This record gives sequence, structure tokens and C-alpha cells, in this order.
Amino acid sequence: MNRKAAPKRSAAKQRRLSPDDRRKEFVAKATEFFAEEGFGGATRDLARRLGVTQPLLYRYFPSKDDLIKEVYRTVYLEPFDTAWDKLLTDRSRPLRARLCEFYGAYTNVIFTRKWLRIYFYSGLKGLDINRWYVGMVGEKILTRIVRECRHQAGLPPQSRPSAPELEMAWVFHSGIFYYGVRKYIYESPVLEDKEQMIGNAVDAFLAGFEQVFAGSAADGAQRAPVKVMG
Amino acid sequence: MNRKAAPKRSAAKQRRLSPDDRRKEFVAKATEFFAEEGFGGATRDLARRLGVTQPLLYRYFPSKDDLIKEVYRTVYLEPFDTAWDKLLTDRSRPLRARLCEFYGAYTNVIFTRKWLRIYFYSGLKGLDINRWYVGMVGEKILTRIVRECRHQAGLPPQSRPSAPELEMAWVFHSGIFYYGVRKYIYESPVLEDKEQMIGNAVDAFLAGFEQVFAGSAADGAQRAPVKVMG
DNA sequence: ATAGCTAGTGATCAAGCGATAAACAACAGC
DNA sequence: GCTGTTGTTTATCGCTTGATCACTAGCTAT
Repeated sequence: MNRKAAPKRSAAKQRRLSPDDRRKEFVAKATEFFAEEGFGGATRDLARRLGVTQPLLYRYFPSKDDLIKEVYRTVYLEPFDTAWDKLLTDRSRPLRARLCEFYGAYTNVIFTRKWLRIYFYSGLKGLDINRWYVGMVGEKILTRIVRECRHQAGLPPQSRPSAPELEMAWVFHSGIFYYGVRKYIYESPVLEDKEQMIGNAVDAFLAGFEQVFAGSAADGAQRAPVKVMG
Repeated sequence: MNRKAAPKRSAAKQRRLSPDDRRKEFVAKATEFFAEEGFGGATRDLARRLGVTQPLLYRYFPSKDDLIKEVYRTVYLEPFDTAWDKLLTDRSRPLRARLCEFYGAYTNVIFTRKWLRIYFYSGLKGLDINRWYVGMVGEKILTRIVRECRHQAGLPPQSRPSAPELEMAWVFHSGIFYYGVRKYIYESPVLEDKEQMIGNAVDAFLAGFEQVFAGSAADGAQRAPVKVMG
């Protein structure tokens, strides 16, 4: 029953891919297609891009919406089998290095035109999967980052970060995230050196976190009274 | 024959607005409509929402695209007659206060569901007006912020900020911006106190800027060698 | 080869789209 | 009142959309 990689025959006009490969090819190209055109893109245009006729899509997917759902699934779930958790919580390494490495790896995955555009299209649609993703970032990533920051700042451990702490992590995270948006969606010029951008953002975040939540102000001249309570 | 609800001169059913008011009403409601539905929204649905018939739209706008262009214009240009320039560069006040006040005012304008959604829809379309806006933020806002930061840090003045400086300002700005995205597009829970979020972001930015570009590290334990050159 | 299954195609449908033109209704000036 | 002008609707056109169905072409097992 293994039929994959069998379609030798004519080099120019080979058709009849294995059903599974065909399906994967459809989803992959549909992802690129919808990333560019938005989900309003026509199935006929997608089919043309695939080199097949439009009704064929309906042999593999019951409806356009079902195809779109599979696109979501691959885009959102595919990249997350990595071991980022352990990376962030490995206290044998300096926190700054951990954050830099984590965001280097994280942005390597999501900083693509395809990913970012699908992300925003689905976000504007108010889709559940987008909400799920945002929630996951907060719980799986930012909550841990705050915990590590508190540890480094010598603050007592908490089961959950306070709202202002989490918000500060969000602002930090979003600042980095938006670098990709500017580069791949707005196609606006950005600092070429991504690692430097991350390094500086991490420095600012760590310095700011300590200053705001641990009160280790060096100057004290210009700061306003810290408003920490949540 | 049957036309809905007897359009005689009943008091409740006044029509015939002044042409100019009609037009403005159309653009205003179209903005809300397209903000929700995206620019793929049907003109018939928009007309229904306006309480008029669809062909009437074409008396006021030559085409759907022309209507959309007017929507862009009002959304992008309307809010910018304020005196934010002077606010940012008024060196008689502490920089922290200026930044907090500026971002308070700025976010008061753009942190609406309507504005943010139109912004992203046009951004995904790759529209010129969106590029123009991003460029304006960089030149009119962030360039000045960097200049003020350099001044406060005791660094010599420059005609234009370096790429890393500008990038750091972008990351800062984007972090604040994304607070609105999370709140009004993702409708995700955020820190209720916007002013506090801004204050903390400003603190982190100012501390980070000095640390990275002026080298005023207080601890020196965990920092990596600063990579400043652009 | 050939029978049988299935990937793939051509033709087509019903609904919805943006847009147009002609008929109608409201108002202004006389 | 009447009449010309203009805002508004009814009816409709041409096109595109997602989806379906009958049919053809290609592969596998016998």
C-alpha cells in the first residue's frame, strides 16, 4: 500500500500524487495563498496556483471553511514542539542569555510573512484559535519570564504574576513581536541585526523590571513614584 | 408596489438629509462597518445598516473603492491636528512626564476598535497610506523621542538617530501600541490601568536606553557586552 | 488485458457581488 | 398650484463566488 514516491512515468506531466501528499500540498499552498490574499481569496485562484481545477479541492475538503481551518491548524500548532520551557527556566544560565536565546528561537519561527499574515487575518476574524494562542503566550511564556525576573530581582516567589508584572512582560514581548510585523507585513525598514534588537529589548526590560518592581533606582532624579500594586 | 412602511410624511420618517451631512454620515458608518467586516463587506449590507438602499451609495461615491479611500482618509488623517510635537520637545518638563503624557494622549486617539481594525486591514492590504503612517511615526515621533533621550543621557546631539536607537524606540512604541491591539482586537484581558502600563513602559525604556547607549550600568553583573554601533 | 476503483475534469447551478439605468418621490422657486 | 431639479428606490445586468454532478483518465489487482 505504500505508494509514495512512485510517480515516475513522464517527467513533464506527472499527476496522480498520493492522496496524503496531495492533501498536504494543498494545505501548504493554501496557507501561502490565503496569507497573501486573505481568506476572501477565491478557490478558483487557489486551484490555478496549484495547477489543478477548482472542483478537485472539494474532493479533499468538504468546504472552503474546512480548508481554512486546516490552514489555521498547521500555522498555529506546527511550530510548537520545541523545548522552550526548559530553556527559559534553566537557572544555571544568566537570565539575559536565556531570554535572548528564547526570543531568537521564537522569532525564527514566527517571523515569516506567512505566519504573521495568517495570524492577523485570523485575529481580525476574532477566531477562537487566536484567543487560545494569546492565552498560551501569556501563560506558557510570559508567566515564566516574570517568575524568572522575580527570582533574579530577589523578590519572593508567587504562584501567579501580578497584573502589572504580566503587563510589563506583555509590553516587552509585543515590542519584539512588532519588529516582525514591521518587517514582514509593513515591509518597512528595520534594524538589520535582529539579535541586537532582541538584546537591547531584553536589557531594557530587565532594567525596567528591576527598577519598577524591586525599586533599585540608581538615579532617583526623574522617576515618578512607582505604582506597583495590582 | 409595496414599499416598506408607507413613506408618507409621518413624523418619525424624515428623510432627505442635506447632501453634505448625508455624505458624512455614510463615511462615518462605512468606517464602522468596514472596521467590523473588513473591506470585503458587501455594499448591500452597509446600505441596510444605513437604512437606505444600495444604489444610493453610488450617487455619493463613484465606486466602492472610492468610498473605502475616504474611510482611510478620515481614519488616518482625522486625529492628527494636535500639538504633540511641542509636547515632546518641551525641555522645561521631565522627559518621563512628557512621554507619559504624550502616550496617554496618543493612545486616547488610536485605542479604539474602529481605528485599530481599519489600520490592520489596510496594513494587510499593503496600502500606501499605511506605509506613510508608519514612516510618519518613525520620523515625527520616534526620532524626536530619541533626540530627547540622548539629551537627557548627556549624549551629543545628532541630526538623525542611529539605527539601533531608532529600533529601540520602535520596540518601546510597539509595546505600548500592542496593548491596544490586545485589548480591542483580541479582546483579551489587559491591565486595566492604562496609565500605569505606560508609566512602566516608559520607565523601562528610559532605563534601558541609558544602560544600552550611555553605559550607565548599575549592576554590571549580568549584562552582556553592549553592541551599539549601527 | 481488463475490471474496478478513485483521482481529476468540464459543465453548470444558485447565490451574491458591484454597478447601472429608468422610474419615482420630495423639495425649491415660481 | 405647477415645474424643473435632485435625492431615492425598483429592477436588473454581468460577473464572480462556493459548491455539485456526471463524466473521463489514470492507477492497481487480478
